[in-house]
Amino acid sequence: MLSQKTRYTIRALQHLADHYREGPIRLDAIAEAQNIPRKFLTVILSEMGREGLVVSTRGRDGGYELALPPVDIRYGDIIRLTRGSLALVPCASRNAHEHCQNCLPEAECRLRGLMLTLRDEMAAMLDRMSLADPITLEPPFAEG
Amino acid sequence: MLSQKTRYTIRALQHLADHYREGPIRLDAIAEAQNIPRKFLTVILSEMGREGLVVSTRGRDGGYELALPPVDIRYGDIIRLTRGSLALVPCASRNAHEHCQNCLPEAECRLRGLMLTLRDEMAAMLDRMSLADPITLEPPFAEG
DNA sequence: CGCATTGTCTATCGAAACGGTGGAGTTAGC
DNA sequence: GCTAACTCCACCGTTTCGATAGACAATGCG
Repeated sequence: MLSQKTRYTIRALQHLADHYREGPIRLDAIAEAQNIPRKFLTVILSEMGREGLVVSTRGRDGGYELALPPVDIRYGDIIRLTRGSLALVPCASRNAHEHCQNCLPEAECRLRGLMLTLRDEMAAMLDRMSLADPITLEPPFAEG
Repeated sequence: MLSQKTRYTIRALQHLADHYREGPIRLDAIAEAQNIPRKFLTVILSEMGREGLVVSTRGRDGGYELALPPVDIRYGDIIRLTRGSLALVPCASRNAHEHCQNCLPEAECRLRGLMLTLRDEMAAMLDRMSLADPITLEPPFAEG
């Protein structure tokens, strides 16, 4: 599962992408439009500021805006930033590899092999999509 | 992330698949071979028993074995059982749908749209692979 | 029978993560 | 210098997680 924080982060960034080049967007505006607890959102946006995804302006008429064009912010990046990794197990991360506790040697762990393959597939999709892309709200579901 | 419990579950079932039709495998044998805390494994295997994936034999020479041929146990099934859902957000689950807290109306939530698509892609892979399939331990990584 | 072996069940526990908030401080415009 | 904004750090209550304890039940063997 994505943590609530990661979900808020993505929605907040989507909101900023929607208003790219409209000047600073106030925190309250984002919080209200996206239904995110105001105070929690300050934490999130500060963090995104530190990570270089958003820039903020203080004082009257201040707010937040994307530091990059939406097309340059890919969903994969956002998730890696907030969550550390795309992988579903620590040992299957390409960028933030960590050994699992109580596991087999990695070279012979089939769970890891499977999760590496899955990670790569997820990454292919998430790194293809950026904040500029339109999103299918209800993808067709073929029962399988 | 998959919980430690889900990971133990998958490795335990893989172990049973490896010894399919060899008679009951003792809990201790699984725990030792797979490096899983013995006591915790009892909880896991009992649960898998209740779910119908394994059958157990008590008493001397007892143990556990798969209730189905390995080919009929798909990774997607296991994850759905232990974790409730394949999706990365509750509202993007096909089988255990739940509304998210503090979200937008689902019909207009782009995060949900994206996560539905991702879920379907993950499901396609995880429901294709079963405990009988060989697994690539080190899939090649094409940096993207 | 009676003992050893092995699985079953329920309750519980400590630690960590999670979601969220308080409050003092800083910057900028008017 | 007042007010509207963002910044930062510390904290806090809950829930989840990983794991264990301990009493109980079934099976096989001699």
